[in-house]
Amino acid sequence: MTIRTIPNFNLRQIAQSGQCFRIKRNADGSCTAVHHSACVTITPLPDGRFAFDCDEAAFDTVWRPYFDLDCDYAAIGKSIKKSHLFLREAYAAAAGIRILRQDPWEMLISFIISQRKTIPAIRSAVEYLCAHYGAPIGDSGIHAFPDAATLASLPLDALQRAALGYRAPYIQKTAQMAAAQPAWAAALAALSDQDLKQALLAFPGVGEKVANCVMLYGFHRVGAFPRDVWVRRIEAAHFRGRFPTRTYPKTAGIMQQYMFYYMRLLEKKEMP
DNA sequence: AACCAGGGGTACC
DNA sequence: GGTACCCATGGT
Repeated sequence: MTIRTIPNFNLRQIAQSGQCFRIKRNADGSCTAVHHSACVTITPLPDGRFAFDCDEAAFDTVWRPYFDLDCDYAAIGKSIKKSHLFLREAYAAAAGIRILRQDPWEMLISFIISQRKTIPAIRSAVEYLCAHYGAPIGDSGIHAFPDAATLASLPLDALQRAALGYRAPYIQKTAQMAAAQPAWAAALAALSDQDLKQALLAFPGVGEKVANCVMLYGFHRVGAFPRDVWVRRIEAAHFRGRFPTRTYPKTAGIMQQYMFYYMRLLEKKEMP
């Protein structure tokens, strides 16, 4: 057990922020997260601290980086311009969100799946793939995200059972490309933002929006600004059609996350 | 039950 | 470089 005081950390907000499709909320108020072949259950304590059911070594090597706990998100909140009223409101409602450092491969597949799907539908598709093709993690009943070689070996009709629809060929081809270059993620991590985006666009099923999501959530390029239907709505209603990403060159993606969560909260798009 | 979903590929212009 | 149109299927 590892217990910590963590500012700007709200698991319910993170679980509902749409950046991660596998955090589960448990009946006792705790949440369970998965990363690679590890999982952890985090319980908010009455005194405001958080209890991680892992030892100090796992906390330091896996979960502290995964939850981006060394980043000062309060400073990011303070950097918001006073004139950006909607963003200020969003931060006030979403200050517990952090940008998780998730696995690039998992993000690539998850966000190819995400196109023209609701978040609950994305969750169930991702969970199907994990439950059927991911390695079990101890006796937790939880499975890791399936690796590229595994997905690459699946026939299309097996993928279709995950309700991938017309995306199944995208997933299959992308998995075959990734499996053919096992070090692709490490190679892409060394690229500039611009070159990284071009490299991601080479995968079938990856366009501008998905590339930005993989950059932001899988490669922690927090300047990347994914523009989806919700963000476009926000821009139309509150930013004269376009959010000034140039004002936040290093944190636009984090601002996007605050506003995405807040807009969906306003529209009562809560999810379990 | 009709509607729309954290879009992308393609065919045009 | 921009725009219409199609794509399967789940959740509400």
